[in-house]
Amino acid sequence: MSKQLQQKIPNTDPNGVSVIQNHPHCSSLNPAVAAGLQQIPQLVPVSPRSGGKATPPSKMKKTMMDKDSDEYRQRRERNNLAVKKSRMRSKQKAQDTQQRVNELKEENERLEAKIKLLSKELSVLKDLFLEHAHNLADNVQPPASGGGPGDICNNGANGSH
Amino acid sequence: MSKQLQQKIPNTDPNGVSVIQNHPHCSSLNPAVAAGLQQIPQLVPVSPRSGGKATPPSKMKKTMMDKDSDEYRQRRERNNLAVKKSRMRSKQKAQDTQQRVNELKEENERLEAKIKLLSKELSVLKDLFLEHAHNLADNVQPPASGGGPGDICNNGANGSH
DNA sequence: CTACATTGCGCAATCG
DNA sequence: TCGATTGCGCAATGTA
Repeated sequence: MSKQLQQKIPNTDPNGVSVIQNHPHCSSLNPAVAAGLQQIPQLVPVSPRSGGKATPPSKMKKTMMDKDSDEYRQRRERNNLAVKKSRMRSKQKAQDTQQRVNELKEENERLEAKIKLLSKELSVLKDLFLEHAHNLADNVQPPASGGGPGDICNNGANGSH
Repeated sequence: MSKQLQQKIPNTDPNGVSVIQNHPHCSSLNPAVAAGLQQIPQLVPVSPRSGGKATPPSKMKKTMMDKDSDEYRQRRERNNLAVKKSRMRSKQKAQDTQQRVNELKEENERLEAKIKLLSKELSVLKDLFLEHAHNLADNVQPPASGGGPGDICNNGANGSH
């Protein structure tokens, strides 16, 4: 899950034994045949079309698509390309998503830290308030000189609650 | 991405025209042959092994692996299954990751909201302090006792930084 | 070496 | 008509 080194020259196989399902000469490759469902030989109606080009799927698809056709080969190649591209993008996206997760996690931690900090600050201030209130209540005459004020300023640090 | 309904009975194809590359009868399917790199016919040395089982890749792989072999077919089937499983898990994982992103995004918003709230609270308290300090200062008692306490307590103020 | 897991790739069906 | 997606099978390779 993170190793990816493979380099092949498209269309060529390292072994020579490629996966290429080209079998252009394998006349009968349809399982239907094997199943005994023979029906149509390799007769191609040329294509009832205006342009003498080549019409792959015009009416009867399920028959055979002449694999020998240049048309066919070309379309296959184009599709293979598209597939490759699509898959690359797909993987890229997955990767990006994963990274997004990491980023969000980081940011989350940062935010939580900040919250912690703010909470502490708040807590300190509140304590200060309470203390002050007590002082006022306890004696009308604050620490004229009795080193009182100092305490009040005892902010954070121990901040204990 | 979000549509996914397809049900097939494994091993069977809706069209009957399957992708199944079974061509058990396509004797020559090796591109090497087409390339003129012929070398070994379809002679299977049976397997120079003790157990008369069936040794798929024992020494000469690049030759042909008789597709007719039951061995082969069985292994293929098992692999196909494994592949399917692996891919399912892969997709599942991707989906989970995506969801994780959403969850994290939500939490992030929550945290930010909280931060905003805390900040506001802090700000209010600080203002209160300042006000109080002013009162003390403006008022009558500046001497020994008064004077500083208020200001002094004004610690970091914005604290940021 | 065997069994399963991953991965790149090509094919065909289908979608847009 | 044509590129983009998707499910599927094959074979090479990785891993246990």
